[in-house]
Formats: sequence, C-alpha cells, structure tokens
Amino acid sequence: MNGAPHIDLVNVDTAALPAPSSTHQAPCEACELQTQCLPASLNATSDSQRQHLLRSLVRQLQAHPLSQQYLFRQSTPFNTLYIVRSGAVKTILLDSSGCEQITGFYYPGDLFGLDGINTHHYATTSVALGQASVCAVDFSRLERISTFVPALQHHIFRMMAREIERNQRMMAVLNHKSADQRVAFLLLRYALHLRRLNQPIQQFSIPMSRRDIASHLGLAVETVSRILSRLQRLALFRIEGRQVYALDLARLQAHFEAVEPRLPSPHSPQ
Amino acid sequence: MNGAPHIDLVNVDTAALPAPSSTHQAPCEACELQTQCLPASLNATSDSQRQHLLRSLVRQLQAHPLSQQYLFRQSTPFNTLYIVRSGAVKTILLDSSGCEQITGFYYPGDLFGLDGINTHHYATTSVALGQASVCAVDFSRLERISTFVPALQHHIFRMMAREIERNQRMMAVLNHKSADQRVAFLLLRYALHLRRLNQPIQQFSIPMSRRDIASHLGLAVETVSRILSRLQRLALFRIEGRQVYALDLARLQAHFEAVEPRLPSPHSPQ
DNA sequence: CGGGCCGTTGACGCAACTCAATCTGCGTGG
DNA sequence: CCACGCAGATTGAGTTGCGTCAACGGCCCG
Repeated sequence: MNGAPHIDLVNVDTAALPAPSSTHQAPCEACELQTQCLPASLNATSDSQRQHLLRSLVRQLQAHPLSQQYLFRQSTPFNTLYIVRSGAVKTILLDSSGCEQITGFYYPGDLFGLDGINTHHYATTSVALGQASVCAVDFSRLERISTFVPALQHHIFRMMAREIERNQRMMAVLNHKSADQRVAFLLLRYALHLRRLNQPIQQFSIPMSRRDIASHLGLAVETVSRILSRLQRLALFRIEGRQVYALDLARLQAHFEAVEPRLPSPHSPQ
Repeated sequence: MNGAPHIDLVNVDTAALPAPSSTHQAPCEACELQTQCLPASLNATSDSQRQHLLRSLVRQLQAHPLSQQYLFRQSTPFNTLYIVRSGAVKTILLDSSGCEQITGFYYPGDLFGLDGINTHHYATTSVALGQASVCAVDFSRLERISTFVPALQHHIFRMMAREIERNQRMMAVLNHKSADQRVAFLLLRYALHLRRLNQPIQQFSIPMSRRDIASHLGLAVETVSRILSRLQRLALFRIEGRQVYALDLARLQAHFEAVEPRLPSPHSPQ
C-alpha cells in the first residue's frame, strides 16, 4: 500500500499521445489526432498505403449545434468509433431508474464510442455540445486492418486502456474528493487539454452547461454554481457564463490536491 | 435523451461471457474462465494447436492469504494480465494526495491488469483478498498471437470494453445512488457473480472487509456497517461478519433500484 | 409581452461524515 | 493460563457538506 509512486489524477493523457508538434498550427482543428493518432501506428507501411488505409477507414462528420445532435444512442447497434475534431462531445449513461449520468466529456483528439465494442451495442448516448465535428472510424474495418498492422492493434489496445485509466481516476475523484475539488478537477482537465493542443488558456470558454458539469461530477447544479463563484472569489479565475479568464493553473491544481489552509471567511467579512 | 432503452446497472457481465455450462462442476474452481474465456476465441484452430497456445500463454499462480499478497504494484512495469481462478482480488489506485481508491473487486473468471496496457506500467496495485489463485497471461505474447487469431483479438477488445462499461456503471452508481443503494449494489453484484458460477447464494461469505467496501463505494466504514445492519433489519439478508445468509435477491434488487416506500421506523420501536 | 432555459443566491434539512466508546476475535508474550 | 495489544466491526452523538426548495435576473425566441 506504500512504496508505489503516487499518481497525478489530472494528467491522464499526456503520456498517451505524441506531443503536439509545433508543426500543427490549426489550433481548434485538432483533427491532428485523426492524422496522428491512428496514422502514427501505420508508420511501417508506405505513405501511399497509409493514405489509402486512412481513406478507407475514416469518414468526416459535422455535428450541428444547438440541435444537440446525437452521434449515437444507447443500445443501438455499434459499428463505428468517433474521434473529436473540434468542439466537444458528452456521453450519457441512462440507467434503469431513469436518471442520467454523463460518463465523459471528449475534446478534440479524443476517441469515444469504445463502450460499444463488448455487446456490439453502444452502452451510452453521445451528444455534441454545441457545434462540433468528429470523424467516424468504421470499427470492423479498423479491426480487420489491425490484424495485419500490429502497431495499429497495439494502438487500439492502448486507447482502450487509456479510457479505463481515465474512468478509474474519475471514480477516485468522485469517491474521495469534495465538491470543490471535483469542480477544480474538471476545469483543470479542460485547461490542460487546451494547453496540449497549444491553445490559449488565459481566456477560453468551456463547452458544457452547469447542468452537464453537475451530472458528470455527481453534484447539484446549484452546488456547481456556488462553487464556481467561490473559486472565483478565491481568485483562481474569473468566469462569466461559460467564458473563463485568467485561470491560475498552479493554484487551481493546489486547490484540487487539497483545499487550501482555509480562508478567513467564505463570503461575509463586509 | 429518451427513447433509448435503459440499462441494468448491476448485470454487466451476463452477456459478456459464455453462460456457465452445466458441465462445469467444480464450483469454486472457476478456472473455467481460463479454459473458456481465452480458449473460446481459439475455436478456429485445432485442439492440439489450441492447447499449445494456451500452455505458452498461461502460468498459474497462488496468491497466499493473510499476507495480503501483491500481484502487481502501481507504476511498476506491466507485462502480464491476470485472471482470477479462485478467491478474489482488489485493485487500488493511490493518488498524489495519498488516499487510496479501490477501483475494482475481481472474482473468479474476471480479467484484471488491463490498466497497465497504455503506459506499460500498472495504473493500480492489486492485492489478493485472503486466499486466492490467479493465472497469469503474458501480454506481449497474447498480443502477438492475437494478430493471427482474429477471434482472439476481438475477444481482447471485448474484455477491455467490458471493463470500460463496468467502470461507467460504477461512476453512475457513485454519482446518483444513496449509500444504501451502493451497498446493495455491491452485494448484488457479488451474489449474481456467484450465481453465474453455479455457486450457492443462500449462504456465502464475502471476501472483502468493511474497510474495503467503504473505500470502493466512497463511504465511511461506519456508514457501511450501519447500512448492513439496517438492510439486515429489513430482512434483505442476515449477515455475521463476512458470512451472509438468506439473501433475498429480488428485494435487494428492488432496494437498489429505489429505496422502498419507507419503513415505519428505522430502529427505535422497541 | 410571456414563457422557456440557464445561471445565481439564500434558507433550510438531511444524509453521511467525524469522533468516540464498546465488543469481539486473534495472536503474542509474559 | 491470563494479560495485553491490535485490528475489525458495531453503535451512538454531534457536526457539516451538500442537496432541496424557492425566488430572482438575464437571455432568447415565439
């Protein structure tokens, strides 16, 4: 129970993906992944072959905004994986008593839909958060190709294991962290993801509503709102609606790890 | 958000594995899996080949009791997966602030260690709960073989997806269920697992301590204890230490879905 | 203008945590 | 043999974090 190096709950993915090379300019267009994630595994083959394989694998889709478009629905037949190109996507698990759990937010470069592989039916419903684009990967074709491209097969294994790790950490956060820390966690994850995409983190906007945050973190909407206000009061960032300014990564991280010594008084000292 | 059939949070695995055929007598010895799970994927090959492959893949291990033996430790190099043969195993995630989260209990037939695939280091520590035996599967060999046995590759994908589903459901339970329901959930899962192994569920003993249960469910030990007492008072089962008697599956399930109408009084009417 | 949905804030109550005491079984050593 | 310590489990009493309920403002859209 000791001796083992501890683990940073927030930084799940850093090691998992090739570092964003500076050659990728398009900030929001992190279709990088689609041109990095899978293809990186195809190094062995020739460039032309690789292009061909990619073409045969990947379709590009636009998920349109406001309409809150579904990419797939729980319990419908599974046959394709998705990679976020821009925007964000949430996946929702609806349980037998009717309440819904957001099992994950997926940002540019993230792969989702893996939960359908086991039963050949999606285990969740996925919905685009506002405007988003994804690319679709035909799974049976991917599976077939991966049998003769071991590096690709290995890559799929890794992506799946990454999802498992992510969920494990999430469980740890839900079980052992306070509401404050959970919110800090979510913001940190998003900010760090943006940074990995070489996007500005001094001013950005989060793609999900308070309700989404609440459902994902297992909190009440009001609690999320209160906490955002409080964290703002602590000057960890400024937030107006979904716009976030001047986020202090280091202090936010500290706040996530353990609530700070304690402030004189939460909100009364006037 | 609607229209999609809801999902039974408890019965994760039923569909995932071949039904326990009545030909498997050895109740506790569910090394069935090791002779079912992987091999089922090797149908295409001849029997002798299959035997050979299996031999080359699988080593059998005993994990001894009280000593609380570690099978692997977080952050140490990953190279083998494990399947529980008898007893039970827990996996623990230690986070940077030092608190530990039990990310899963694994029972006979279950595969664990998958979380190491991504980074090539185990993401968790695994510990045998009391006496247990497992078999070890060399992952790189498994990976190699699976490239020319597509059914095996597919099987691995499915096992990983199953783990993802399992964790998703766990998250849903942690987020949206009361302490009572969480405890009911854990008991249900275990009882149903036993039933799938054709083992008696009228009288059995759970392999984990109250502390373990608490850590896994995100509760305080005292809460777990109180709830077990309460559920017992509701006659959902009898429990003495780790021995469970006369468990009423149906009512427990009902209790998990939604707390019953409400009993006259929790514990006072003497 | 009215009725949504989203977000914020306050007042209040409860479920679950914390602290603490007790009881057990178990191993260890006098 | 009993005394002792220790870890697991149970139970009670007191505290609190967060959910619930309710009211309110901003915004969009019909």
